[in-house]
Amino acid sequence: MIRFSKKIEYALGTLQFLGLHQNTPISARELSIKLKIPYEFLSKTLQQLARSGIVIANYGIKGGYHLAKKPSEIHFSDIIDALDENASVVDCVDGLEASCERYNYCNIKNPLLELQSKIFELIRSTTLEDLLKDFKSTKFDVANLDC
Amino acid sequence: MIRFSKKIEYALGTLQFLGLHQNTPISARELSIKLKIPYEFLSKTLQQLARSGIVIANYGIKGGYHLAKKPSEIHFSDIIDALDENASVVDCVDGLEASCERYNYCNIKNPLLELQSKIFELIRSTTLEDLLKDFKSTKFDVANLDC
DNA sequence: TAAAATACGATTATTTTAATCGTATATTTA
DNA sequence: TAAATATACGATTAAAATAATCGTATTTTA
Repeated sequence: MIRFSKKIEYALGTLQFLGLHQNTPISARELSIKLKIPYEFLSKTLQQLARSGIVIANYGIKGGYHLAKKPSEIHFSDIIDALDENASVVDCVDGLEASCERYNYCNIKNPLLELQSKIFELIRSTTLEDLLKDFKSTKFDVANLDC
Repeated sequence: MIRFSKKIEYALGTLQFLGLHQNTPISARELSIKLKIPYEFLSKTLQQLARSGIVIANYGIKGGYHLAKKPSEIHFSDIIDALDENASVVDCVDGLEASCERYNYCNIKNPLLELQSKIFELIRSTTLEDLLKDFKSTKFDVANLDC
């Protein structure tokens, strides 16, 4: 299995939403309701994104989160890093023997490293802008997303 | 997180080994010892590969497994399919509403589908040959792999 | 015909991921 | 300036996915 976690999925949907409302901060509570994401979980995810400078947190009664950068400057790889998610296809590709007890009996490292580099490049070159640009072409529940 | 499961990792190492010994069938037992992979687990994995026509099983006292095709004809995507592993970056990309309760509130499907297609293409275009061709350049425990 | 192999359903263990809980802290605005 | 509304975050629990194991049946060949 090779897939994005729910956390990444939530982050992408949330950042897309923030990208559609770049002027006003939106609270974690509102985001969790609009996007049907468990509040506590989303809240933590937003904190991680804030720590990494992807979004900015505004405290207070009219607070919330807004994007810290232009969508074109937010790479998927940044998001994955911010969430402490590992994107390596297998553990041993980092060259650390400790990563796998079979390290000395297994020889798929180098070829897989090549494949991984290509996947990384794809992930790096995809940005939040890609989640926004052809937005209108998607099936979209306008009422729920309030735009 | 976006990574290959242990099962895929085991399958790749095993197929690489079989690719280095294409003339003689090698038993699941021997493979499990040489590659330090739990026997029962590997055994099942090999059965799946056999059902999908990637390897051929030979019963009997001098039986074992050998590749059913040339390494260049064994695509990583075939292997992933054979092992019933899902390679979609998120569930909803298949267009099935049932795949996610948030289906109607979330609009990351189409853009992610694009990214996924590119990842699929990478996985499809990588073959067992890629695990074999620059084999000698890898750090390789010759004694253990008996070649 | 016995040894050595594959076949496979079922179960258990482990790990990872996801969700929740509780409490503390910061900011704004009425 | 105090109350309301936010964020911050460690700790715990729940759920799901992955990995490993067990037991038994079947097939082939030396």
